[in-house]
Order: sequence, then structure tokens, then C-alpha cells
Amino acid sequence: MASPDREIKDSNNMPQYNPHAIEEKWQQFWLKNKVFASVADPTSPKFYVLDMFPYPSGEGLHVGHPEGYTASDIVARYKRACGFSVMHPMGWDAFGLPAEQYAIKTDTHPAATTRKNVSRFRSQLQALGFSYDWEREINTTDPEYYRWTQWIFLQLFDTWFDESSGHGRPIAELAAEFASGRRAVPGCTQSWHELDARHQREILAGFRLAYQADVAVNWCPGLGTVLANEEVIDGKSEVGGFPVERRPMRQWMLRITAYSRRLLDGLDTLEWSESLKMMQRNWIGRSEGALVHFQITGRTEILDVFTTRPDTLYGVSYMVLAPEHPLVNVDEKNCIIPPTWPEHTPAGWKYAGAPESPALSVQAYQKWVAGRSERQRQEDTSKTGVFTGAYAINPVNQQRIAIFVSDYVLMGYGTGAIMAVPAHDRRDFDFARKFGLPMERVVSARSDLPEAGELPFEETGYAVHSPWINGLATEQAIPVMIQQVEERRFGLGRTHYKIRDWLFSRQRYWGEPFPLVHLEDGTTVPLAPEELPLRLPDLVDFKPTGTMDPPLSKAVDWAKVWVLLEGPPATAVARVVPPGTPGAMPARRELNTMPQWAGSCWYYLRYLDPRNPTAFCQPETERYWMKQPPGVDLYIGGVEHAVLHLLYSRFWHKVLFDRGYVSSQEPFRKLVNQGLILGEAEYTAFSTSTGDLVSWSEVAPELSTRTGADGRPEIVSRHKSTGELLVGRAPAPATIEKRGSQYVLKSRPDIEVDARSYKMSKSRGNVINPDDVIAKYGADSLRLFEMFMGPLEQVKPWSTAGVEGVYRFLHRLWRNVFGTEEENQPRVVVKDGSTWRLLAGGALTAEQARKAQAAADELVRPMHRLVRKVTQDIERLSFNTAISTMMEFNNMLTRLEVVPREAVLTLVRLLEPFAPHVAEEIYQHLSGTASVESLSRVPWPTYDDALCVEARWEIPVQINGKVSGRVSVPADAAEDHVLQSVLADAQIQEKLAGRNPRKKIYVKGRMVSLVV
RNA sequence: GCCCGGGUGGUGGAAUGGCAGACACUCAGGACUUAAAAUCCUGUGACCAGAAAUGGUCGUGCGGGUUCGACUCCCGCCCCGGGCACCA
Repeated sequence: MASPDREIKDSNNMPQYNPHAIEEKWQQFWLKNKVFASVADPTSPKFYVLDMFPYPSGEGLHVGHPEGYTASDIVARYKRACGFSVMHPMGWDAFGLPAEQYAIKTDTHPAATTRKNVSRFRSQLQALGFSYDWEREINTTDPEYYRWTQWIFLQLFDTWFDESSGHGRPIAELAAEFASGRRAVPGCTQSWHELDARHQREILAGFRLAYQADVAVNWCPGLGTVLANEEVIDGKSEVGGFPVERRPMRQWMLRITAYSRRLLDGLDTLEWSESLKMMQRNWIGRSEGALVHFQITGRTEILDVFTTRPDTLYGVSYMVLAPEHPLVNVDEKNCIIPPTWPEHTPAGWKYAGAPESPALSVQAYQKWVAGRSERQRQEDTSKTGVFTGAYAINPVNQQRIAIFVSDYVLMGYGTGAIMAVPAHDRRDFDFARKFGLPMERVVSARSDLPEAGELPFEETGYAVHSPWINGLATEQAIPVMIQQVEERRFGLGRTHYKIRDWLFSRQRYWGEPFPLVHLEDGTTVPLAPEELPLRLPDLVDFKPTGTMDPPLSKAVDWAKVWVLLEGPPATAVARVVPPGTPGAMPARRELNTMPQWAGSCWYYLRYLDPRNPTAFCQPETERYWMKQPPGVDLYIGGVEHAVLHLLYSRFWHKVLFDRGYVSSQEPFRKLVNQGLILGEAEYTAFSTSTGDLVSWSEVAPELSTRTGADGRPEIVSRHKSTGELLVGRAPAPATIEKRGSQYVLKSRPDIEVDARSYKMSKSRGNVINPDDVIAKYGADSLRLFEMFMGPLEQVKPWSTAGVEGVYRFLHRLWRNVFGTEEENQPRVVVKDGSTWRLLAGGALTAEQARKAQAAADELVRPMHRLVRKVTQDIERLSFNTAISTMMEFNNMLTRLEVVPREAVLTLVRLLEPFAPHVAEEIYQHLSGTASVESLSRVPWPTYDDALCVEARWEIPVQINGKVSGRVSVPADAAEDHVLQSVLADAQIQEKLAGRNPRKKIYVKGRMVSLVV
């Protein structure tokens, strides 16, 4: 391996630590020599360290990015040194809304802005010295990449979910089951062979994992697109915060619900944080209970409800349908609403504005509900509703119960209908109170009292007034009731999942086109794999149309194609041919594009074989990196992807697994979320409306933020005792000083100011740019500080003073090697045989040689401890404590006059994953020759546990739990011996004052405890 | 409301049953310097006593418990951060 030119040094010209000179040199060296190329070496174990690849925005990198990337880089470099074949790649997630919004804003083509942003991001990342294998760089917008995104989509399109095996299977196998008669053709009395191709394709379309459906979508006018449920927060778009409306549209959906159970159960096998798993569990939302059928009086329709508390069936006193429920759609044949009100219908059960008939009442109510926004519906939980005029029969006791419509029942959950048990559900209770409905207790808090526990009693207890289950505790009553329900055939045990199918199309330009065509017969046929990639047409005008039509509707010529179908008619694929080709039929392309998440669903697989033109990844390569241990070994990224990217890619991975393309059940075995980095601590001084200053201790703790008249942020609160409105503003830092433990105004030392950290944001002006930090302190210091701030997963505030601290550490290390200016010569010494000499050449005096030997002897045990601690800390991702340990060791070297080479060598080897440039530079110097291998190729040092402890221990002695002295004992001393010498100790004797310890405890190496 | 995570000096944090506050930041004092910066050394949880070395008391959100010994384990509460939420 070639080596960069060594700087010329001699004893009269000691170099200062200059991060810029050495960092650029080593970055070029690593890149030029492909030092970090990943090789699938079958003779060594693999380790896959993955970063969530960034969105190359126009803003450039912020300090949050290097946090996770440094952590993963440390692990990657460490694992390489331990002999693993390491995969550590980087790429760009460049399709999607933010890139397109930015392109529209700056009026440039998204391809151009993406190219520019990517090169900026790449050079910023390279300036941080990350050990990525840049040969594997990928970009989701590259047609050679998205051809495989499209290919995987075709696999989803080609897959149906076989409930009996719980796995996805090729659609051709389903067609074969229909053809052979092993499976009945749904909704159809004819046999498969009697159906024409169009009919067959339509039936198969209903089974595919990728399908089209008319659904009420989240339409976001502000963005001009629909959004997935996961992208809507509190009725607003996650990107941009625009309002979102419900609208029916025909859209592509992915059948993620088929995988609910496996997505949920798979979480148990993963080393993810409990909170992250919980978020996914909540999102998937498993609940167990029963589906119960209710007869509707005088009609044939059955009203199905899902309940998690079938044990309360005897307490059902009415039913409620969601306003959107099909059984109360007056335009439908099966509408259950009778033409007139039943006798004795209370006036309050009718809609006040339209009491004439049940249909008019329900319609008026539905109209009123439709006019309410998601927000209003969520915030106002007071109960509204109308009686439908229809009744159902409670199957357990044949009681006639009224059916209502109310918006407290959601169409999107369960069956869109509920059985109401007002005695044991707060919501039903409120509704029953308002509408004067009966209430019957069926659960008691105590087994010995039938009426224990205040209503509504929502907890578990003991069944009462319920003939089949009386006396049973809720936990037993539920399964018994389910058994009863099933035996009597009015219901089934059922597990319900909250998760909905994934809405997979977007009315945007900057995304992957769907690789399929729509035929004139109304069916949709996938493109043949050879047709991929289907390139995004190069539109000049890519802006939203202003209607619900996607931008690709402007690509008129692109969308119109002629195709030939190949293969069996039911599962035919399309080839695009020139117009007029014999047998060709006209077709049109899909105008929607895939959502941002498509490309990131599988990118970790493309890294493994990034330039393969014939497969998304060669199978042997995939097996090497993903099979043993299964999946990515460490995945680091932000928690904001908890239910989006991380759920979607798990789903795709499971489909690919079922289809035999990947060898692990889960893509990401271990995952860590780095904590948010907040801005530097800020001060806030509070004053009243008349300008009187108020001390922080007088300010009530409830704070809210607003933008002040001058455009700067203000904090609003109230006076703790007077309740007066107070406004907080940031005083100039120079006007603040510290008085004792408080920060106060210099001009008014009696006025305390608040000090805290806020999230970095452009509007607050507290954003730290990594480029600036590197310019001032170098990449090594930035890397070190980001890791030194605190535990990786924790939220923590930025501190420029803190960067100075690690910067000083590197300076001290440098001086320990190259000497201080006063010394004017390197301090490192080497032992040749039995003679110590200066590393740079030159003999030592007898006194210096003696000191060198003493230092070497003294450092043996600390060095072993150092290696052990740093090794263990990297293994548990406790980087801040690893750095502390290296600082301590370095401080130890600082006190020495001469420094044995062995000690520095060990230290820089351990430091290399954290601060690779300075470590490489020092290593090159220590090796004493210009042509050395990269330090990253030097194996990780080992340690000996026996040498990690001192030969003698200073052990504290407690008497009644209080430290009363200490004794020195040999490390290998037996308990008896230690206790003996403790009792013999003069100081202990004195403290004992003749009392006889009734209990003596020796914790080896830690503590002696005497109890008197 | 439900579910997670967390509360330790002026600040970031360390210690996961065994000497609380490692390592840093900040601040103060000293050395070097004509001076400053940089660097090096010393001190820096609070309170009390002492001229000082030093000694004592308290101290890990609050209250209880287990233990020879608790930041650490258990029970109850308070506060902060995050997620979900009329989810049947």
C-alpha cells in the first residue's frame, strides 16, 4: 500500500497539532487506496453496520447527522480491527416530497438540485472521515437503482397472501389452485376455465399484495398529493403541516395488513429499544376479542361488531354505527333505516333539525358530521348522535335494543359498529346518560358483592347477571363466553389489528413510476422485467397540476403506449412495442408515482451488490451478509422513522423472504436511535407588560413560545403568585453573569434568568453547522465531542466549550508524542533489546533510561485496563465513557518525562475509531518510517484480565455502613486473611472501641463491612 | 386517559447492590509572559468547625420498605420528555 508523504520533522521543528493538514491528507489516502472496501470474505465473520441514509436536502448536513454516523463508524472501524468483514455503506434517499418542494421553490429541475445536494452531502461526509466503502454509494433516483425498486414492486404485485400457511406465494400458484378446483373462485359460480382473461385478471387483482382500491384517502391540497396514514399527524401533513382532507380516490395499496401478525411477533426477536418496539406495537394495534353477529329486527342483514369484552354481552343495552357505516347509507338497498319512527321514539333521539323521519334525521346528522374536521372530532368528545329507528336483538338474552348512529364510533376501526355496554365503558356511559338509555351492570369489582365498583366500571372483575359466566373472573369469563358464542353460532373469537393497508401512490413527479400499464378492458398488467427500468419522463414542467391529476398527466406521449401481452392470460406481462406492431393493443401508463418510502424499503440490500445489472443482489452475496447472524448487525438512525420506514421495510423484507429472495426474517436485528442534539443553552429574562423585570424563581413553570413583534422568539408565562402575564426574551450574553449558583443580570443581580436548551431551528437561529466546527477544530474533535456529550440515545444540548475540551485532549496527546515547544524534542522512547533510546534517534542519559523503564513498568496494568474498558465500552455503545478512559490514560502520560512507545501505540490504536486522522498521523510517526500500512489495518489490541487489577488493593472498611478506615491487602488474599488484617488494624481497633463485630463481610476487592 | 423513557453538583455526564460526583465544561487561584492568548499546576456538591493540615454533618425528585450496605432492588407519589388516543 502506498503511503502519504511524511511531513518533514526534525528536533528543531516540532509540528503543532494542525487538524486540517492531516485530515485532508488521510481522507485522500483512504479514498485513493480503497482502504475501507468491503469484501465478502468467507473465512471471516461478517458485520453489517448501517446508517439511515440521508435525504440530501438543500440545507446541507446538520450536527445531528454526524452523531449517528460517528457512532456507526466507530463500530465499523472497531469490528474491522477485530477481524470481521465489515459492510459500512452510504447512499442517498433522494426521491420524495422535500426534494420536490425544494425544486419547486428554487425553480430548478429536481434532478439538478438532487445532483447538487448529493455532491455537497458527499463532500461534507467525506470531510468527517467516515470509513464508508464509497464504491457502494447508491442513489434511489438513479434509474439503475429504481429499476430494482420497480422490480420489487412487481414481486409484491405478483404475490398473494396464503392465510393457511401465513406466507406470501406467487400469484400463479393461486391461479393454479383456481384452475384445478382446489380453491373455489370467489363470488363466481363459473369454473376458472370458463372465465375470460379479463375476468381472471380482475379476480387475481383482488388477492395481490399490490392492488388498486377506491378508498377515502388523506388528500392534502397544500402538497397536491395523498398521504399515508403514517404521514398524517393530528390532521395535518407531517411534511409542511398542511391540512389534510378525507376524499374517495382510486389508489394503489399495499396489503401490509396481511403481515400484521408476523410484523408484530417479529418484534420479539429484535434488539430494538423497548419504546421503539412499543410504537410499532401500538401502530399495528393488536386486540383480542370476538366478532359477534346481531340480528336486525325485521331484516335479513346482520350487524357485526368487534368487542374485546365479550364477557359484557349481557350488559349490551343499545348499539351504535359509525355515520359512514354502509347499513345506514340511505342510497343503498341494504339500508336498515325504516321509513317511519317506531312508536314512542323520544324526541331527543331524533335530529333536531330534521325530526320528520329516521332517514332524514340520519342524513342530517351524517351531513353535520361530514362538515366537522378531524380535529374538531378529536377534540370535542361530548356525545352526539341519532336513533336509526332500527332495532337489533341481543343474541344472549333476545332483548330488543335500539341502533344509533354516532361519530364516537369510527368507521376505520373494527367493523365500524359497536355493542354498547354503558355500565362498563366510559364512552357508552356518557352516551347512554345523554339519550336516557338503560344500563345494566354485568361486572363487579368483588366476587362476594354483586354491586361493587362505581359505574362506569371499566376494570376487570367478576361477572354478574350473566347466566353463562356468573362468578367468573374477567380473564376466565372472556374465553368461556367466546366458546359459548362460537358453539351457539352467533360469533367467533377474533384478533383484530388496527393497522390499515399502505396507501402507496402519490400525485407527485419526483418518485418511481409504477411499472405497469392499464389496458382498455380495465385490467392492469405488469411490465415484463426486461422492460425495467421504466424511466421517469424528463418533464420541464413538473409542478403539481392544481387539480387532483398527477404531474405525469402532462407527459401525454409517455403515457400512451402499445403493448404485447406475454405468458398465460391471467398472469400476463406487458411488453411495450412500436404502434402498429401486429397483435399490439393500446394501453396507458400509471400516472401516479411511488411514495418516498419505496426506495428506502430495500436500500440496505442493494449496498451488498450495488452495480449488479441482472439482480437486485446476487443470492450468495445476500446470504453472506444477511444470514448469519441474521440481518443488519447494527442499524443507527433517528426515531422519527419508527412507524414509517422501519415498518415498511420490515414488510417488504418479509415478502422478499417469502418469495425466497432474502435469507433472514427481519432486516434490522439490532437498532439504535441516536438522541436529538439541542442548541446551545440559552438565557431568558422575564418582564411584565410594563417592563418590570421578574426573577425566574417567580415565573410559573408553564411556558409557551410565540414570535415577538421584532420577529424573535418570545416565551410567555405567568407570575407564580400574582398570575400577571410575563414575557421572556433573550438578553445579550454579555449582560449576564453568574452569582453563586444562579445566572443573573449584571445590571440587576437580584434578577435571575432562566437557562435551558431548545431544539435547533432556523427560526431560532441556534443551528450549528458542522462545516464551521470542522473549520475551527477539525473533524476529529467534532467526532469526539459528538460522542463525548453523553449516551448516544439521549437528548443533549450542544456546547461549543465542550468541543474545546476534546480539542485540548487531542493537543495534549499530540504533545505527549511530539513534545512541548519548551522540550523541543519528541518524548517517545523505544527499547532496543535492553537499551532505551529516543524514537527519533539519540541516546538517553542513565537517569532518563531509568525513568523510561519505570514508566514502562508502571503503565503495564493501566494499559490492560485501558484496552479492556475501551473494548467493552464500544461493544455496549458507551462511547462517552470510552473517551473518558482514554483521556485519563493520556493525562497519565502527560505527567511522564519520557513516554514508552508501546503506551502511545496502544492509545492511538484505541483512539482510531473515534478520531481516525490524528491516530493515523501519530501511528505513522511512531512507526518511524514513511511507508506504513494504515493504522486501521492494525489488529485490535488484546488484554489480560489478570493484568487489569493491581497486585495490592486498598480496601475501604465500613463499620455499620460508614467508611471508617482502609487497609491494603494482596489481591489474591483469602477472606479470612483480609478480615484478620482488618481487625488487627490500629485505626479500625480504635473505631471499634472494644466492640466485637457480630457480622463480618468481605466483598472481594471492593469492601469490608463490619456490623457491631 | 393509556403505554414507554427519564429525574445525580453551576453545566454535560460517571457509577446498575459495595468509597456518589470519574471524565469534561465553567469558575477561582497560581506558574510562564512586558502583557495577553495558549499551555501547565492547584482547587471547585452543600453546610458547619478550624489559622491551617484537617475533622464533622447532610446529600442522587418526594415518602416508605428490603439489606451489613441502596443513585442502583421493591411499594406509593410528584415532576419532565416521548408515543398513542372516542381503537370498541
